[in-house]
Amino acid sequence: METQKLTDYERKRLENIRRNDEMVAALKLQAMATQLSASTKRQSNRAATKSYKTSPQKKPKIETPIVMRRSLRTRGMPPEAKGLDDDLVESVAKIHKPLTPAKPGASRVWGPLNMEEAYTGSGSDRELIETLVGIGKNSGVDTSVGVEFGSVKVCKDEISGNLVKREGNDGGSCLKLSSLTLNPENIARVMPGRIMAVRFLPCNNSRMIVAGNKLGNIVFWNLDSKGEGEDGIYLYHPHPGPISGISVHQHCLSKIFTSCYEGVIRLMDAEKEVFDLVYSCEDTIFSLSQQPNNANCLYFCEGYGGLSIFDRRTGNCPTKWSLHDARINTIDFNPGNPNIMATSSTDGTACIWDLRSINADKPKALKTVSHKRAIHSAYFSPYGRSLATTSYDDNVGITSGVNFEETSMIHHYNQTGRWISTFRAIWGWDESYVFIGNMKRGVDIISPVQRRSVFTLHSPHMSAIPCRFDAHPYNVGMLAGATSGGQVYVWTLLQGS
DNA sequence: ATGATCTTTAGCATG
DNA sequence: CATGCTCCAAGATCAT
Repeated sequence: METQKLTDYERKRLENIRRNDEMVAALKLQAMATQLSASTKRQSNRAATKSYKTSPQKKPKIETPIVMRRSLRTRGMPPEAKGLDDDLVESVAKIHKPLTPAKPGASRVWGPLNMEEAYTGSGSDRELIETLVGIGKNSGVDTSVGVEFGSVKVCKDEISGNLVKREGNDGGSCLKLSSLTLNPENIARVMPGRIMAVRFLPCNNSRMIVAGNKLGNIVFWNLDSKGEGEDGIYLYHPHPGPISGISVHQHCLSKIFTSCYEGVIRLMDAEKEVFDLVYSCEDTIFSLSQQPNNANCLYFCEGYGGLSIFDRRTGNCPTKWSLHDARINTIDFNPGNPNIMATSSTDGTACIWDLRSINADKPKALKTVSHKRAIHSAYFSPYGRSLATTSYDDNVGITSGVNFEETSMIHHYNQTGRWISTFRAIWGWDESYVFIGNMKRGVDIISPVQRRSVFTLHSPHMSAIPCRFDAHPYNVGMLAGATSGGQVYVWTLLQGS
């Protein structure tokens, strides 16, 4: 039954892949073209917000295969005369030719991919690798597994101890919103295309950003790098398609997991200098997450509504649940209890689960939050008391109470359209505020207690809509926002406040 | 019910 | 500054 279904999916997909062989090969070219174009990267300095330089000759070569590919795959048929006419087909054929004899289908490397091979920059990435290895060493618990939940909690409290009030008093954060500033030197166009995920390395003495885009690139931006050559920006191309998730475990900083729509999860290991292949499947992987107390298990959405748990120690997926009727957009764990998991889905529901008591046949959620439209995120607050959901129905939902029994809906315009990545409200450094982009090139700061937007970050330096965010876990006030044009903005707390 | 097609939309490159 | 291209989101509408 289930397996039959799977084989159907697989067959269909394999067939598509076969038909798309040329396109896949062309994607290899994309990687190469990106490499080539990356040589121009150095021309744009960090503060330049206007253009990500790509050489004009290569541009069509990069773009064309994507168009073809999508068209074939989405419709399951050869390109029609309408938009994809002979010019394009020809150009693909031309590009395709020299590549085929060498390595057919080489764009999908089913094994470890050296960082060197994946690196698209022209300068050296040595500084980055050394930095990452150094950070990993400092974290000290690189190999440890199953860190007790208690330490997580302590850690969270420590984070907020300095600048943000510690407990109770949910409405009274010490974070001065008016002190959040966007300094031009903290703006960079770090990669081409649309950024789908952005993350700070969870390290208290570094300011390192990792981001992934729709083209399968992963970029590192070291804001502390005074490096002359590369501006602290290092671009890789480890995946053939959109990056759906980035996960860096707080106790395992030199190892970075990335997932991709093409059904692949890789682990970038700075010490081994590879993007290791961790997992691959024939279904789309829409989201990726890890429990805060376990660096060895990966939780990810596989296909439509499926949640898989992969254990690196055994190398297989002991668990596959069908939790939703449509794609799961986010997976998050309660910082106060890592057995409590929240999923958000395009099926219009966000669910809170207890991992210890999920019935594989009939999974029953502890709590279901319903929206009228697709839900794009569901994140627990830093102390795990509330859940923030963001939906296409133009609401940010705040669900709280001892059993998450109360939900209040706060209106927020979330019609991002097709070209902007969907909005996802994230929590700041305590339970006081939630941050979410708006369509007017600003960042709305919502107070769950006041049930309204209480502040909006604006800046003349923001030339695009920030749609994906991350808050630096150790650095209060440091907020990264990423755009659909490859830019990253990093707000910081004004000195002396 | 299920599937195919259409529409919306912002950012960036180009000339 | 106008125009064209992007083209794996999601809901609405139309078709089977």
